[in-house]
Amino acid sequence: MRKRETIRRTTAKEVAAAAGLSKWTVIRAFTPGSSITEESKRRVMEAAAALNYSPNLLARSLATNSTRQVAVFVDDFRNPQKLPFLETLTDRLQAAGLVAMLININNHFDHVHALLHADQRQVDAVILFGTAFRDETLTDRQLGNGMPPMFVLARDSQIDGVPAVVCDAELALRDIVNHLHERGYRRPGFMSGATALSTALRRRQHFTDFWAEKGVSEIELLSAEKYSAEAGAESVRNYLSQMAPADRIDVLMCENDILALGAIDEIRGRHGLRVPEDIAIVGFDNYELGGSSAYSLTTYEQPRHEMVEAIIGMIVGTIEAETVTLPGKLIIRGST
Amino acid sequence: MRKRETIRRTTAKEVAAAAGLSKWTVIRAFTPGSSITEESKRRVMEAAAALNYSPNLLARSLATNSTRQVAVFVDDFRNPQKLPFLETLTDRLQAAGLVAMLININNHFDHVHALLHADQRQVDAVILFGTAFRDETLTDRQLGNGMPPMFVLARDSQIDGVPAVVCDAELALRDIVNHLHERGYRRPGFMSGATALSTALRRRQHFTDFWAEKGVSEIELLSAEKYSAEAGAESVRNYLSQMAPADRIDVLMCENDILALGAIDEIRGRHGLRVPEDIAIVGFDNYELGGSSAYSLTTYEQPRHEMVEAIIGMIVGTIEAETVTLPGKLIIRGST
DNA sequence: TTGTATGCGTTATCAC
DNA sequence: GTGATAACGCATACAA
Repeated sequence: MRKRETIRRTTAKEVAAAAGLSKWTVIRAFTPGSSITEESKRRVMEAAAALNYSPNLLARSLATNSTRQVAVFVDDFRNPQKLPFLETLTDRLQAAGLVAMLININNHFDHVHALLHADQRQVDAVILFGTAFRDETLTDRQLGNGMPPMFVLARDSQIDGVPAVVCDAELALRDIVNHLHERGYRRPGFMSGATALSTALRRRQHFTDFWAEKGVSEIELLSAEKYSAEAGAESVRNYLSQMAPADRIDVLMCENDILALGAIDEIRGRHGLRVPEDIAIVGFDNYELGGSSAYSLTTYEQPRHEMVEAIIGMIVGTIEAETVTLPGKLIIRGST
Repeated sequence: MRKRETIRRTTAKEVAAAAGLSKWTVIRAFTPGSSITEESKRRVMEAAAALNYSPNLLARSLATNSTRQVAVFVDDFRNPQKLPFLETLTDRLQAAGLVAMLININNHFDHVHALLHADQRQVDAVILFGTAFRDETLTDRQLGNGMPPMFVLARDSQIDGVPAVVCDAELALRDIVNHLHERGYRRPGFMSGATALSTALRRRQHFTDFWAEKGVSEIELLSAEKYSAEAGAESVRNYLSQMAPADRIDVLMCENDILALGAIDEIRGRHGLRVPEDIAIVGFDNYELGGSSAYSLTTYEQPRHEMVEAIIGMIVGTIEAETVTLPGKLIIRGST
């Protein structure tokens, strides 16, 4: 690793010497709201500009005990939804004077490892983005003793005392089921991707419950092996091949848009059926491609900006750090 | 911002006191390869474990003048290709003991701002991922004086002395054109998304050149307003509406897969034409959905892992920091 | 308003 | 092998 010593930055001390003042006066010039003469400040800024000086944030962090860095844990880069979320998240963090450390949680680098590392780096907070610890992985000791405050984004928190920001799944599924019921669908199916996830289970449960309220107690359950278009297509293929046309579902809700797109392709392509006339499709997440005229996928959009603002509010302390549930938006298009 | 002083970490000094040794001995216990007795090390580690101690990387960075942090600049979160790249990049950085600071370059936070900020944070390097400065934005002064070393990933470098890692566009387009020519296509078109980008211009130029070598000098040029499926569809729609069937192109190369997917939908859906029989389609980037049976898009895959390894090699100094051009892979599917 | 001393937690260097 | 001194660059508290 090429060290930076070869290209030393100028320090406050050097600026002070150039300006004929003490280094503390230089510090003051760069500290908003501190008491300093206009004249001194001008002289400092002049010398600073000449020497190309700017404060060393590393040293500042060490002295203030605050790095203004936030670790963001991500463990599923397959979900395209991560990208717009990362865009919003980094943008709002930056607006708040914070910066994101992107941590990839995978086989080489697990949650505990990452948390310990983030702690060593003195981050001000950790965002578990779509990720959660299993309860067992962390001892109370590790959680209690000096770990940075943690927040869960877009996923239920599994740990007591760790707040989360989530999209209101109950409201979402209620809106969806109401919409489908109004359109006259009565034989619903639900395709899940990875049933181990609590968010996934929850969506399915709400879907089932609200249909039950409508008097529909039988929900066809499909499952895809993973969250990919191919897996969604395969799941539908299996289902259609073993089901007589008369007994088929008339609407399929997929756990996310990727599965839904795969399902639509399969239904139209290989089976020559129509969407929504033969089978209607609903997705989740409002992934961009679903909005194109070819798919026109009815879906549900998570309130990305509000979720991000909420979690940042928690981090900077303007919002009480308790779990926040925010309403999203049903987006009705041609697939239903 | 909640400071961390409330939850103070234990320091080497405290461990030293508990172990009855000096703090320097504690440091040695945590420094691989330093000379220390087995006995001392054992005592230190015992005390450290009891007090839950781990070294403060912030202080270490200040002392060693190396943060082992790398700033990654991203300015286009619309391109889904960013996500798998980010996955690979973070994974390999972490494997090298580095960590990524994800910086969102946008209207609120431009390149210069970001570079100055990264410099203040003392990052060991800056990766311009798919991004480039315009030549004018940086003065020689800013570039020369103590800025962290910069590297461009997946884009041509615009600045002298800033190395880049790119996919070999010449090879890619040669392979593509050869393939299309072999298949018998003779009336090629090229759809570009944002012609301002140098990478984009380059692809188009190579496409034109290689067709010229085959004796085909006329290339139909379509342009989409942005890199979205909708824009790709619209571009094709305009083209088809103003072109007599007999004069149509027989193959369309799109600058990336998103445009290509939109084009396919439009060609099949609204115009009832077949792919590849009426018009063949080629994309670029091997975006996941293109591989699904519905699209079966012929495309070109950038050598993601090799590119990432190369740029990390440059950063840690195992590879000479000169621009590296790596060969990708043509992926032939049903759309041609 | 300005200058001084001290601390943040580590590493590098030298003496023992 | 171990302890001590200095240094990294800035912030805080206090004195002038």
